[in-house]
Amino acid sequence: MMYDSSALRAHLEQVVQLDDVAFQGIAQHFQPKKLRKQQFLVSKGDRVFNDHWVEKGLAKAYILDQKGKEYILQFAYEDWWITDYKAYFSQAVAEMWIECLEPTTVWCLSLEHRGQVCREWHTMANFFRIKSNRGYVALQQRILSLLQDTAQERYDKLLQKYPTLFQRVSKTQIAAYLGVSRETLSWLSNK
Amino acid sequence: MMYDSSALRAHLEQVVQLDDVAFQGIAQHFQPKKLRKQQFLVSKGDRVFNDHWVEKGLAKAYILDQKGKEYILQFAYEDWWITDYKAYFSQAVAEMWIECLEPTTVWCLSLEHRGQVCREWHTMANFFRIKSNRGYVALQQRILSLLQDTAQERYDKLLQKYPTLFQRVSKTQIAAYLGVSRETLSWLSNK
DNA sequence: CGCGCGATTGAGTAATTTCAAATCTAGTGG
DNA sequence: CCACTAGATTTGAAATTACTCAATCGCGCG
Repeated sequence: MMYDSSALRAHLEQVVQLDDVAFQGIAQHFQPKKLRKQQFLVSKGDRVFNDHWVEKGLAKAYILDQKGKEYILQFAYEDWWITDYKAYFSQAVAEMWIECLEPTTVWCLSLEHRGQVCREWHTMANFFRIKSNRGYVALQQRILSLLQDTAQERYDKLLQKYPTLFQRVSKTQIAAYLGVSRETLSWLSNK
Repeated sequence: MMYDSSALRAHLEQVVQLDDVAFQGIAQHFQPKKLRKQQFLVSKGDRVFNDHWVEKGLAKAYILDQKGKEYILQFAYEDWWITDYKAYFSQAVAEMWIECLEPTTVWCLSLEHRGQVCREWHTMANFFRIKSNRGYVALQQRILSLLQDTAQERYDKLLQKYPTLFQRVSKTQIAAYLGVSRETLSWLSNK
């Protein structure tokens, strides 16, 4: 089966410039993968081999506490990257689950291939550096939001920033991301 | 005035290996700076030129809300890095304050010099890549802790992980980092 | 039509905050 | 060495916020 990697190219080119030759070489290091709804990209306890760029679909990274309550670390839809980064970078076993909430197409990049791609193409090292820096800043902002904002404010900001997310995931999931109970979220969303 | 850069070298060598020649070259890109207690490394509204590695001392990065309530994003003592990364990477003005809580010695690295150092020494690019990845993971863990843990658990974990911090900063500051009021923290710390 | 999941609603409870006052502590100057 | 002061910490009461638990509602799908 043939996969079209043009969306991946467009994604990379949002950050760095690539010519045809370079992209051909780069794309070879990625492995496309299709998953059905409710399939797992990463399972707790399993080795994590890949980082994943989402071409199409939607996934969530989460942990469960003793009582089975879910805490969502991250959503990832079109153009986002997702994996258990702690396990990925240290080549260890996952401490979280990453599950598809829709039929999802991802492009997998192993740590090995990531290293090769960065060594071969200087621009790809730049790509990941820039992405990593932005990601760090985004996490800092989320921490400040968790410290500073009320549940209501966090809800409003998320709705404003990612309105499409609310059409794709249940409110229960939004609640697990914002750190409030679904009942409280229900109350908040009715103003 | 002469500065001894051997502590900086030791810090870098915790992550990558360097020979004398390389370190000599690398160190030239850093600018040492001494600050007194209550001086600012970064002031809200000012351009952020440097990232800072703390050789000695202690600083905090924080924001204030309308009522003047403080939220601490990060502490940094010996061997930590601190700046307003959003402003630093985008060469914009700071959205937070970074203030010394003790007499502090830092080594400053401008974005320009950071680029040069990474281009000249491949190992330094690796250093920052590895640091950045670890930092990202650490922020994810803090987010999960804010979502999942009670104030009591966050307090206990911080005390366990950074016991020396509690001897160097006031409880009010710890509270502003954990996201609880100082009264609640006082209650928590008395079991 | 009935099942099942998600969302909503309400009551009671637990945790945390705010506000105010009292207490403690470290550093200063007499 | 002591008294004084500013800042930090603790304590308590009242108010708020969010949580849990349970029941109900709404809707899509077989």
